[in-house]
Amino acid sequence: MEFTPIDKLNLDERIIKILKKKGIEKLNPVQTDAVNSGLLEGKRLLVTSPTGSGKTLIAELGIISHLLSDGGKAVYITPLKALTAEKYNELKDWEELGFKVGMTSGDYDSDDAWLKNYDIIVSTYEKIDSLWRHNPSWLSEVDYFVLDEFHYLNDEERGPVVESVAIRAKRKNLLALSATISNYEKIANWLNAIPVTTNWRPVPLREGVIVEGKKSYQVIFPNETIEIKGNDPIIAYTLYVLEHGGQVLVFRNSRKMAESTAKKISSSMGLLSLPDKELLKVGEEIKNVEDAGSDEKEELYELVVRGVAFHHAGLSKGLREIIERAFRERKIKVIVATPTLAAGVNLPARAVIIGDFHRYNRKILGYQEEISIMEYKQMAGRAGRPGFDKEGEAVIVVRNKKEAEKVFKKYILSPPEPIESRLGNESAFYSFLLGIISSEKKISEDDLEDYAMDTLLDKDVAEKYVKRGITWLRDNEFIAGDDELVLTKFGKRVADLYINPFTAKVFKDYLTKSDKSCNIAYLHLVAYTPDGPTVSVTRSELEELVDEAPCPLFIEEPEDEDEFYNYVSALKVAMIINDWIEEVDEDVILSRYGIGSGDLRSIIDTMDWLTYSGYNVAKVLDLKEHYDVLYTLNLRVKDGVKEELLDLVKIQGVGRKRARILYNHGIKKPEDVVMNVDKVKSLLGQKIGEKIAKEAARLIAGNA
DNA sequence: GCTTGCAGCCTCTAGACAGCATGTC
DNA sequence: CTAGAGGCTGCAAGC
Repeated sequence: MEFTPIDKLNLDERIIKILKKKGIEKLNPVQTDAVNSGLLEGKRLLVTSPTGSGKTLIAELGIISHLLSDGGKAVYITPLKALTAEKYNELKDWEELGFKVGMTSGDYDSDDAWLKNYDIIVSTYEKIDSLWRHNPSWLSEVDYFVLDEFHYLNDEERGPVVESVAIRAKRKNLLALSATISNYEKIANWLNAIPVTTNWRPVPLREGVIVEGKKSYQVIFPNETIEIKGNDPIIAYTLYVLEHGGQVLVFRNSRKMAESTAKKISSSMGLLSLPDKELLKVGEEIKNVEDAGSDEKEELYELVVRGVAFHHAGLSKGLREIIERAFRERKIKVIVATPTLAAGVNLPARAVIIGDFHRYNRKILGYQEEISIMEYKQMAGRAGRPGFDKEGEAVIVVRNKKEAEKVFKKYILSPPEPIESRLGNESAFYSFLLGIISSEKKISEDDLEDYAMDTLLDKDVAEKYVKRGITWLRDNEFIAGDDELVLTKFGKRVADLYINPFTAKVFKDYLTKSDKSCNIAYLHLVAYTPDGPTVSVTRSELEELVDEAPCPLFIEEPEDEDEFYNYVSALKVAMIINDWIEEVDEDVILSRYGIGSGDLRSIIDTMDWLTYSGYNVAKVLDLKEHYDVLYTLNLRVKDGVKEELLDLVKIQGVGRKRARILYNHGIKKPEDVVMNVDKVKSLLGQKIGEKIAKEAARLIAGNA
């Protein structure tokens, strides 16, 4: 455990200058280890260490010393868009050396985004995987890959993409960063990298359990037991930490419980929760957020002015950001969250309370599984704010002494489980093959098999999947050719759209054999694909929904119970989106379907992408009868409008609400806006009216 | 006859990635 | 296959 002053390292002067500017005088033990293992000489490393141990700086040093000595380009890959933005901002500091930093992810591209102009590009795994399929020329200039949060390899859904990207990065140079994993030697070996592993944390972490004792609760740490009074372990411990001046992050396993725990805490806080000026300001911000539903704003407001908040993916992005910032600024004292906050941007607290170590598993009815050690470590790792807390505390709530012992042994004393390949299923593996063929343009079966042998799968499993995959892709007309495999036009389109081949097959099979139908039928088909959004359907909705389908659907009602549920869930998505494009008020949609604004947003985004994809698949298959419907549908889904507003929403700054106002007052096209600027101003306000008139003029000029 | 209390049954359950077009010597 | 909270119903005791 040693710290190394940066002057003692063999660092380029320019690097030292910037480090000092960032306020970094010495490297911490993890960073020192990485440097001693050859980081600056371009050695391939797999660094595994706890969250918050300063891995980002390792990546920065790796990238910069690589660019300084070898030129070329570097890519920094993260699993989350939020992390991509965060790393982008940190890497910006290095632009002083003359390197340009850009970023690209699904919803954001660097403003003057032509990526070939950048030296360092920050992105997500999926986006890089997708880019590889298009194979832009600049991508071949990239010879240094940082694979951040590499333990996502173990994630059932996202893992296959991480692995695909790693397989290609392996053929160049890479630096992989991961949370602590137990089989790091095996993974390092696979990556052909040197393992660097430590448990060092900037703020020490104390892990324990909370058990109900005779008259009070006991918080048991390895060498100390604290007695606290109260009726509820979470509330009691939260109050205890608050009284000692710390902030608390509580994790619950459902949104409902996150909300009710937040309420209970706030009503037990007494004098600890007097609203102050700062909190009232945060409250005002919440009231004024534009992207949220009114119910969720109201509920959150009541809590936030008392210094408490709940946080989950049902909340709008704007709302979540306000809460996170206010917590970081130490205004909000307690956040009760679902696992959203376990990964993602750094949001530490003095104490973390893990309220549940079980989680409902939707695949197996009535079965509640224990969360993985890795997940526990991610949550516990949020404890301890550098600079504020001497020590972080993480406690798990258990019911009795027997459970306490078990939990202590499993979560606190054991290393996280090993990570392993998630490519071992048809859907993931066939996508992987499709992606490789797409970027290679043409490839022999032997070479394709070489790629498969590069996966983390056992050789015989990989071999089985290549053989089956090639046959399947050929049978379904994604690929053609004998000596050299190439993508068909259909296959290439599917690869570029980045949809799952099974999604494409659903489009192809049903659209080919069916006649035109109504919007709901198309939306249902789109939602029913494996890439479609999933929503939960309550029992009462289930009966209603089936009767409600207004026209013949493309998919017949499945016999199988699970499939039937998917069928109904897709129908619910279709109804939601149908309301959206019929301009039903957002608050009405939210309460009608029991979803949050964050849910609605993500359903819309996914359906936008998939209606676009459906249109393109229909187009490439020349299914004339269907593609015009899907085309219009996609435009309407994007903005949530009826067809008559499509001209207006093309104007930058005009969404479904403004477009409707304008239209109802006789302004129906961009030209009308330009001709009636005064009227537009009186309808939408001076400032906005003016801006929109300008945009409308620009739009017309652009079209001409 | 109406209210209140409570046992027991029923219902429900986390998160978040991807297309496109974009600019210009 | 290893759950638990909250809502709802219906029955019985209490007034």
